[in-house]
Amino acid sequence: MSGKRSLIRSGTTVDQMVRAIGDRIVTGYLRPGEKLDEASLAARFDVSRTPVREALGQLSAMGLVERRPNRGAIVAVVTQDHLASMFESMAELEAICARFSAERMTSSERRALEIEHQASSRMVRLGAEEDYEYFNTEFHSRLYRGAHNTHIHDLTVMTRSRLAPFRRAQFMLPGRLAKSWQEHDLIVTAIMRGDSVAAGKAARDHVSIVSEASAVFAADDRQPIRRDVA
Amino acid sequence: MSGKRSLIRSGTTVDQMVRAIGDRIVTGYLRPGEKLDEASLAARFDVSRTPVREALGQLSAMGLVERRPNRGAIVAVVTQDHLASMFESMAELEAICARFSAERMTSSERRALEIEHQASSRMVRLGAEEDYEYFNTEFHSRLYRGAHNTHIHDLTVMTRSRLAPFRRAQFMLPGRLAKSWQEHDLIVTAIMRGDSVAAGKAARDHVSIVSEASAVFAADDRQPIRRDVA
DNA sequence: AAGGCAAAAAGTGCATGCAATTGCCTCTGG
DNA sequence: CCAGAGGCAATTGCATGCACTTTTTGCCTT
Repeated sequence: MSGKRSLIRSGTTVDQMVRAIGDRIVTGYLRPGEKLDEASLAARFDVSRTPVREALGQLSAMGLVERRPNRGAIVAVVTQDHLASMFESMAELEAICARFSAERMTSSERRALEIEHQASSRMVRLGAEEDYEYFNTEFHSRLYRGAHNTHIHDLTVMTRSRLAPFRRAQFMLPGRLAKSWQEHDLIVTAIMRGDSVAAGKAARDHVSIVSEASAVFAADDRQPIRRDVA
Repeated sequence: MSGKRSLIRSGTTVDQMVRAIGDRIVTGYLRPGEKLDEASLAARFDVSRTPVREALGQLSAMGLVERRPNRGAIVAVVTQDHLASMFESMAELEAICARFSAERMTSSERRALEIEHQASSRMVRLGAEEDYEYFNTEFHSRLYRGAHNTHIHDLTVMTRSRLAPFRRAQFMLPGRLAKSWQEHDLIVTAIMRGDSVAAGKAARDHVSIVSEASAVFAADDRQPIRRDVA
């Protein structure tokens, strides 16, 4: 979880499988409820079933996959209730990160946050959604790191990745880009002032709004899944 | 495998191994840094290495075990920094749970919380540390469940179990029992009033105090480990 | 006596094989 | 035509085996 090999390409086959399968889940390529057949996955990635099984076990420990004994694994199905609880948690976690960031960010962290944030305004003007998404991710990462608390960082990143499939469509709402930027701006301003209460509130509100935007799309994802594994 | 698994119920061999090894880590029987040899564990539990490997992988995904590629697994070593960050996170998580509990607990949940809490005062008078610990665990569980948010519940339980090895000694401090009860009392009172702000603050303070008490003991655990696997 | 190197030992990583379980399909009796 | 039993194919769970990596040991050199 707080593994250091985040960017490094992993050594073992199992790690690669965890990332490969995990990515496909997080990016929505594999949809909730979809069956994860050991043999097919093994064939697809040209390894034996053993590393696939280990990977599925780890993904199950992370909550991305559900395993029914003797009945195979499926991409974790997220109920509306659970989804709501994750979004609510996310709001609280981000609030904590923002609050701590307001109190603890070093001056260079603050500077970097502000600069990146200002840079992202260009993407808003251009309506460059892909590019804005990059800045957006970076922005939130800076908040998590700025909290100077590795455990909160890990919990937040984990929760965020679990929500990723449900957040992807959010920027398709018209005007969402500009609104997101303004919300970020509130957070940045509060952090620069060292106003931890305001920063926390702004961050919580930001996520809450995203959550409402996403709920709409989550509702679509109801149809059963039938798709090639890779 | 020769013998049927009859002693422990539930699930596959891997699940049993995860619980068996996880318990030994969480209860402090296996100490941080201790080497987890696949063959020894397999022999100890009379299974092959395969389920042991899977279990170690899952425990590693949970953060209880550290795995170095080709170099074996050890019980996760927790630095002072990381420990502090976990305690701080725990305080925030409990605060959230208490806050939500104050807002959302049903009346029967509130009643049960109050009754159990009052019952535990008996243990304090008797100085029954073991029994109080049971009530204490139950008390916190009620808080987590009372938040009516499964994800926060999961995060909190997970964090709590990771902190378990470092919390065990806390009640050995003289007068800690009575103090703990009074802190619980503040939380309960606030929840009964529906005062979410006060409940959150009381819960945060409660954990903070435990954290300080535990830090003392954590410092002892420095010596390198040499102990039989089971 | 200390250091370095090579071979052996130990231990991990993955593939394969087989037993056990599940799910499906068919067949039969009502 | 339907319900249930029985059997078969597909799939999972675990054990075992082998290749590869790391660690240790013991010998040789300086």
